[in-house]
Amino acid sequence: MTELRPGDASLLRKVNTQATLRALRREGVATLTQLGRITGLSRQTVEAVLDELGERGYVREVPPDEGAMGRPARRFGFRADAGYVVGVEVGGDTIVAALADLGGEVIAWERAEVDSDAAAHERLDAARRTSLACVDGAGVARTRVWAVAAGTSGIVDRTGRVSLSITLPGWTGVDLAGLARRWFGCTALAANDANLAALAEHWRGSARHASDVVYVMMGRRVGAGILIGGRLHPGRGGAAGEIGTLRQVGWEDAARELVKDASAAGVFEAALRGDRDARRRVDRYAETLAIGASALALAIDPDLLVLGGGYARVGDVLLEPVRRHLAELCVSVPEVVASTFGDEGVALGAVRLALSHVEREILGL
Amino acid sequence: MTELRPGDASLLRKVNTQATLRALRREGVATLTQLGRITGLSRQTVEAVLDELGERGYVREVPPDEGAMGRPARRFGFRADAGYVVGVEVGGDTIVAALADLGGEVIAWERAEVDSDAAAHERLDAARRTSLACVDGAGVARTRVWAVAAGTSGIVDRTGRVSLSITLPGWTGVDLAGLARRWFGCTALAANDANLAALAEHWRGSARHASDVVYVMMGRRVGAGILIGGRLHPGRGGAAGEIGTLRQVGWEDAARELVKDASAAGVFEAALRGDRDARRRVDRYAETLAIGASALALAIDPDLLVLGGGYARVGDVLLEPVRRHLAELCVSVPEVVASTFGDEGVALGAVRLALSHVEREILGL
DNA sequence: CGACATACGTGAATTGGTTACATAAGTAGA
DNA sequence: TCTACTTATGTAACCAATTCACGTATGTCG
Repeated sequence: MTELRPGDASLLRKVNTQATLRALRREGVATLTQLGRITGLSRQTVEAVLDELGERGYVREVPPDEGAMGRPARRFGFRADAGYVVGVEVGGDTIVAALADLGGEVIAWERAEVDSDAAAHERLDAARRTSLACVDGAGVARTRVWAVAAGTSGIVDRTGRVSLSITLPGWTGVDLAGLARRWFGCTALAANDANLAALAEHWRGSARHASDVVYVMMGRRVGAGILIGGRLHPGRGGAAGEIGTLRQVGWEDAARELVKDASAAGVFEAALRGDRDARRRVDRYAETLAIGASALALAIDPDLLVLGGGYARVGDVLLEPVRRHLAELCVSVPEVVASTFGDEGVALGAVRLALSHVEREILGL
Repeated sequence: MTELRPGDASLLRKVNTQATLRALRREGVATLTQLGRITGLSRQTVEAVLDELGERGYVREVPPDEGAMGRPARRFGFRADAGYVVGVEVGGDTIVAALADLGGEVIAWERAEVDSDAAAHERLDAARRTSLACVDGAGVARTRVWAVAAGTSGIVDRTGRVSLSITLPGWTGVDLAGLARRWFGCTALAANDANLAALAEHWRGSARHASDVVYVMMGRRVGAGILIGGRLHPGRGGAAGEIGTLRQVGWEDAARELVKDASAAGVFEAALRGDRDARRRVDRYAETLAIGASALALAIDPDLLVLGGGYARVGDVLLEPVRRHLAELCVSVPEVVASTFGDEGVALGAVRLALSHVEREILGL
C-alpha cells in the first residue's frame, strides 16, 4: 500500500475502494447498484473501483441473477479464494490448525497429539507438520497462504517470541513467529492462547457484541486474555492478563488441588453426583478463578466476561460456583457468559489475527 | 461537522484542513511554505485551507517576520483565544479550576476550600462559583467557554453521572456533567479524578511517552486511573481501575491505618526521622498500595506506572517502599515514576479532556 | 409484441489538488 | 543608489475522482 499523504488526490479512491471492498466482503455477491446504495457511492465509481479490484484479483464477476425484473445486473463477488490464512494452536498436548479463506470461512481443520513433555523442537515440528497437512489436505497450494498466526500458552512478546512459559519444556525464548514464517514463507504472528480465544469469541462467539472483553481460560493451566475496543490487548510485553502470577490470586496451583489423585473429568463428574469432597474441590477452584477474574474485571471494567477453556465444557458444575464467587467479590459484576467454542477457539482466534493482518497490510482495510 | 460519506469529494479538503490545523496548532505561527512542507500539501492548497479556517475564526494572519532574506512571507497563527475550556476538580475538601485556551495554555487557576462534610448541593455550588470566578477573573467572557470537564472521586459513568461515591456525602447519583452543562451553557463532561490525573501525566507529565498507563493516586482515598493507547479507559460503567474494592486488596482502609491517631504529614515525617512505628505504618500502606497496583499492572501490562496523589509529594519515604513491594509482587515490573503534578493534576486532566472534546467535535480533528 | 423495469454507458460539470512559471518584495553588497 | 539574490505570491494549465443527467440496452409481464 502506498502511504496516505495529505494532498494525494487518490486518497478518495483509496477510501472508496476500502468501503466497497468491505461492503462486498460482507455481502458476498452484489450488483453495482446495490454496492452503490450501501457505500453511498455512485454506480460509476463503484464500477471503476471494482475494475481495479478485479485486476488485483480480489473481485470476480459472477453470472447474473435470473428471473428478476428489468435488465439483469452484472454481479460481482469477493474472491475469498484469492488467498488463505492459517491459524494454529500450539498447545501442551495438542496441535490444532485451521485453514481459512479470505472471507474467514474455515476450509479445513487438522489436529495432532503431542507429548506434553516434548522438547521445543519436537513441538514446533509437530505444529509445522500439522499446519502443512491442513493446507495440503484441503488441496490449497502452500504458496497461496498469505499469513500464519500461532497461539500458545505463556507470555508472547510483540515480536512473536515466547518470552516466558512455565508449562512447556524449553519453550521460553522460542521465536514462534520467526520460525512459523518459514513454514509457508509468509508473514507469521504469534500471541498468547487466551488472548486469541478471546478474539475468536469476539469474532464469532459469545462476545460478538462486546467491545471490552475479559476471557478466562479455565483448565489445567488458568490464563486470561483481554480485548479492548474489540482488539487484542497484549500489553507492553504481552503479559496483560497474567493476573494469576500474583500470589494472592494463585492461579498457578489452582488446578493442582482440583485434580489431586484424580482426573479433572472424574472430579467434575463426582461433583455433579453430589460428592462432598469433589464439590469442595470444584468450589475451591472456582473461587481461585473468580478472585483473579474479579481483579481483571475491576481493573478493566469490561462489557463482558467470558469463561472458556478445557474445563468450560463441563458446564454449570463449574460455571455456577464461579458466577457465585464473582458476585461476592465484585461491586458491579459484569455480564458473564460461557464461551462458544470448545478446543477450536484458540486456532480460530489465530485465524482471525492472521486475517486482520492480511486485511490491514494487504487489502489495506 | 458534516459526516464523511465515502464519495464526498470534500473529504480531501477535510483531511487537509485537519492536517493543516494540526500543524499550525503545533507550530503556533507559520508561513504558507512552512505549512506546505510540514503537511506535504502545495502552497496553494494550504492557502485555500487557511482562508477557510480564517473565516471560521480559528486562524489569523500575523505581521510578517522582519530581517529575513527574500520577500517576507505572510504568517498565520492559530487563534488559541478563539475559545476556551474549563477543567475543574471537585474534590473532598478542595475545588481546583483551570481555564485554558484552545492551545492548551492554562490562563488562570482558581481554588476554593469546601467542607468535607458539605452536602452535594453545596459542593456543586462551590464548584460552579469557583469555575465562574476562574473565567471571570481572567477577563474571559463566559460565553467563550466551549467545554467544561469535571473530575471527582468515585465512579462516574459515561453520561457523566456519579454512579457511586463512598467518600463524598450525597454524591452518589449526582449528574455532574448534566449540572456543569448549565454553568457556561456549553457541553460538559465528567470523569473519575484518577483517570484525569493519568491523562494529565500523559499530556504534559511523566507519562508523555507512554501509551498504556496505570496511575495510582495515593492519598487518604486510594484510586487508580487507566490509559490505553494514550486515551482514557473508563470501562463499561466508569469503574475501571477500582481494584481497591476487592477485599484481598483493601485500598478502602489503607489510609485509615496509616493516619490512625495522627496526621498523614506527621506519620511521614516521623518515618523519615526513622521512627519504627511510623515506618511500619508507611510500609504497610505502601504494601497495600503495591498489591492493588501490581494487580492492575498484571492485568494491563502497562508501559508505565505513575504514582501520584496527595501523598506522592512526600517523596521517597513512600515511593521507595512502594517500589520495593511492587518488585516483589510482579514478575515483570513496569517502569515506575512519580507524578509530575501536585494537586493540579486532576484539573489539568479535566482541561485535556475538555480540549479533546473540542478538538474532536468542533475543530473536527 | 408492446409496456415496463432495471441496469448500463457516455459526456458535461464540479470539487480539490498539483506543477510550472512569471512577478513581487524584501536583503546584501558594491 | 543600484544590482544581484532570495524567497513568497499569483495565475494558468492540467490532472484525478466523482456526481448528475440522459439516452440506450436488455430483461420480464401481460
